[in-house]
Formats: sequence, structure tokens, C-alpha cells
Amino acid sequence: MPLRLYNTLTRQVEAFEPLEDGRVTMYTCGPTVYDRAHIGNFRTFLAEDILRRFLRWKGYEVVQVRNLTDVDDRTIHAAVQRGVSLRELTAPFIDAFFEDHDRLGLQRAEYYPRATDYVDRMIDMVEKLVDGGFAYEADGSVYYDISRFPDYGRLAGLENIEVREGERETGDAEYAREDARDFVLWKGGERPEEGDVAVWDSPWGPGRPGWHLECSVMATAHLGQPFDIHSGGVDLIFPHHTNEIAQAEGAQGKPFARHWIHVKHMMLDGRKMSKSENHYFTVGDLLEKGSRPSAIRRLLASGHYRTEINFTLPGLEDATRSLERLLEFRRRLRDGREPEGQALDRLPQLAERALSEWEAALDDDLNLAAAWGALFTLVREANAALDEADGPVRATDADAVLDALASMDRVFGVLELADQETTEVSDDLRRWIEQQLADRAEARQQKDFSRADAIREALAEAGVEVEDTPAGPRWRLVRQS
RNA sequence: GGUGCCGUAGCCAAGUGGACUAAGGCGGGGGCCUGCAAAGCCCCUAUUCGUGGGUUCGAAUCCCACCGGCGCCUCCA
Repeated sequence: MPLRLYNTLTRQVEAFEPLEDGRVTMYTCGPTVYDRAHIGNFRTFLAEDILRRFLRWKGYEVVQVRNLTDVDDRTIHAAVQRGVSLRELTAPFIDAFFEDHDRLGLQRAEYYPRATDYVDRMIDMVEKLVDGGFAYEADGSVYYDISRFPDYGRLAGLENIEVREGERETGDAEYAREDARDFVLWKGGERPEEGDVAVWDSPWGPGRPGWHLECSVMATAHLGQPFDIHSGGVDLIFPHHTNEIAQAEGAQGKPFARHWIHVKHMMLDGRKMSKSENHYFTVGDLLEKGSRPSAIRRLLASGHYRTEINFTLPGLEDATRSLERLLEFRRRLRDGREPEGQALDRLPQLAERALSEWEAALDDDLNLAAAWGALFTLVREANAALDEADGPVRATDADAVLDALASMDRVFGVLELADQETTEVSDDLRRWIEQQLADRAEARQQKDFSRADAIREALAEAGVEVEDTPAGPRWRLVRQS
């Protein structure tokens, strides 16, 4: 079945068809590296990761670009404040971004361009826009003349945007715009408060690029023009993406991105996350509280990307539990399969049905909630089927379900993360645990249950959870003591 | 002022005109298993979809009004 995606440009769900057969080009707006990204930022990045993974699951080659914004008011101010260059300021935040990125199991994009490496090309684009009559210079700065771009504001549904009187409080009063709605392409003029951390030479004198320029330039530099998918958070629709379109299309005279995808924000305890109000969590904050990356991923990928997610700690707890159920299910299948085991034809049937419902859900504008539903329905029904068997199940039947699980996880990516989280157990600890279990087995043999329970208690103190199963005791480390 | 979204069980959340006698997760209740547990599994858990009208043979789904929550309108993912 073909994938259908909502396109902000047309305001409807439409069939997605890449420009080039079997190959999808996508540009995903990345973080501004002036600080550590929070989980709200990662909600968006994760939604894009799901899209990337699903496209690959369907057999497409994906070429993804994720920019790292290192030239912007916040990076400049932070660099000036600390007396360092932009590169010095952003290096640790870029490292932190990739650390969290990998911890949440996001697949790496093909390119991670930084604005500071593309200033020359940005200047080229501004020159093209000036030559084409889309931009004008005033006092060493260059502005985009939106009256020359008839389609301006279409993405945001603002074809006839009116600017409210007195609402343009940007601190840019010194700029000589002809029209208040025109936006800056090149910021010239004196800005002593910015020092020399972000000053480049240009045909209009020293200055720095406007923020929107980097994405127009870096996207087309790597993906050509037009390319297939451009995505980001909903807050970027206007003005950022609106201006990107005006720049790229004005400069090249052809369409920029064909399909626009915007991810709704994640709230924290019912309120918008905000750096300035210190109302946010980073991935690191959550890990310090003992959360598992796989559970964070499960929660951030639980809802539809065009629906707000409200992040709460109890919600993360729910996500952890549901993930444990999944892991338990997989363990049950792995432990209970044997080449000559009991035939359970129902398992492959259930697996096949679940997988097709799962795919149909994702085909429908990446309906993640429905896709999880298909997976958990399989869990319940397969568990019920396993209950009916009174011994090991034929391996080929169990494998049909395990394969379906693994296939879905190529997109969900939670099991693969969970598998990386298993705690290392030292040999000493392992020997001690095994000794305790042997003693306990002996006590139980002699029906000395109070001693057996005392040993179980001691193990629990050490963070070891013991479960008795028909095949003997099973233990796992629930926490490092 | 402009513009857009949302309101479904205790909580989270799909479904957006007829197969809905409304997915799925968490929680809760009951049962199975167990020396007892734990874990796990199974079953049950919304006569109803913010409120009031309307359209229709038929509405959670469409229209109107109202109530409540959220977003965007120049540099926040």
C-alpha cells in the first residue's frame, strides 16, 4: 500500500511519491546548538526518525539532511558572553545533541551541515535574489521584498498577511525596511554587542546571514531543488519555512520542497515547554531519574505526530510498563520454541494479520497510535494462543511472530534500544547470586520455606529479583546496588 | 483582532457519516499459576464520545451555538 502523508502546503493528506523512483530526499530542521536540546525538541526529531525508518522499511533509499544551526541570536549572544568563538561555543552542545540523539535510537542522517560552513553559498543566494529583483539593499543590509513573491505566506495560510500595528517589536528599529513584513537576508550595520563572533565579508559590507537563509541553502546544496520532504516543528511554519520557500524559489525559479510535514509540540505537565521559564526536561534529566531510553522513545513515539503529546512522569511510567510487557512477550516466545515443538498454525496467521494492520496504520499518515494498537493486539492474541499449548511451540511458528515483532521494531526502534540497556553483571556478583540461588533451592527442597524466603529477601536487597518458573528460578538485576 | 487545532472510560489515546454492540496502553477488579510470593498470562472494566440544538434512513464522526483547553501571527522543535 502507498504511504499517504499530510502536506501542510495543500492542507490535506495526499499520496506520497518521491521525485526519483525508490529514493527519498528529506530535509529535517535541526537544533540550534546554544544549549542542550530538550525532550520536546526530540519529540520532533523522533517523529522524523519514525518517518525515515518507515520509508526505509518500505524499501526506499533515504537521503536525509539535518542542519545544526550555529549562527543565530542565541548562539551569538552566548558566545559573546563567554568570550569564545561560535565553533568553541557550539562544539560541546553538538556533542551533547548526538549523545542524546543516539541514546534515543535515532538513526543518523546522511548530512549534518552547519550554517558557519555555508556562508559563502548564502551570500551567493542573496546575490541571486538581488539580481532577480527579489531583494534590495539598504544601509549595508539586504531585505527580501515579499511583494515580489506572489505566493508569499501560502504555506502558513497567510496569503494576505497583515501585520498588526505596533506588534513588530523585534529590536530591529535601525533597519531600513521598505515594508514591515520584509525580512532580512543579510544583516549589515554595526552591532557592537555581537563583537566579532559572527562577522563575514560580503558585497554589501561586513555582516551576517539572516536565520532563514541557511536552510534554503543547505537543503538545496545536498538534495537539489526541488526535493521531496521538508519537516520541522509547527512553530517553524511561519516565518521560517515560509521564508525559506520565498528565498529558494525566488533564487532558482523553481519549486523548493514538495511535501511539508510539521510536528506538533510536546507539552510538559500541560504547559508548553520553555527554556526561559526553566520548564523542560533534557534526556539526561530523565536518565538521572532512572528512566530508560527505550521508555522515553516509546512515549515520544506513542502518539500521532500531528497531535500534541503531554509529557508527564507518570506517563513515562506507563510507557515503561507497556514496554516491559512487550519484552516479556518476546522472551516468552524465545524461551518456548523448539524445532520439534507443538504446531501452532495460528501464530503465523496472527503475525501476518498484525503486520498488515500495522503497515496500513503507518501508511495512513503515520498513525502511530493505531500501529501500536496492532502490535499489542498481536501480543494479546499470541499470548492466548501460547496459553493453549502445553509445551514448547514449533520454532517456525514462534519465529513468525518474532520476525513480525522485529520487523515492526525496525520502525519503532524500542526493542533494539531496550536490548542495549541490559545491565552488566560482574562475575563476582554472578557467582554470589548463583550460590544464593543454590542455597535457596536446597532450602526449598527441604521445605524450609522461611530460610528460602530469607534468601530471596537478601537477594532483593541486593537488587536481584527472583522468579520461580517450572524450569527453575530465573533472576534479573532490577537495579545496581 | 486574524488564523488554526483539540475536548472519547480513573489516566493516556485511536477512530472523523453505516462492519462502533467505540482499537490499543496504563491503572483497577476477578481468575489461572505458585509452598507462599513475585513475575507472567487470561477475562472484565465507556449503552457512550464537552453541552444544547439541527441535518440525515443512520452522527463520536457533518452544520450551528455555547462551555473548556491549546497553538501560531518575525528569529521557540
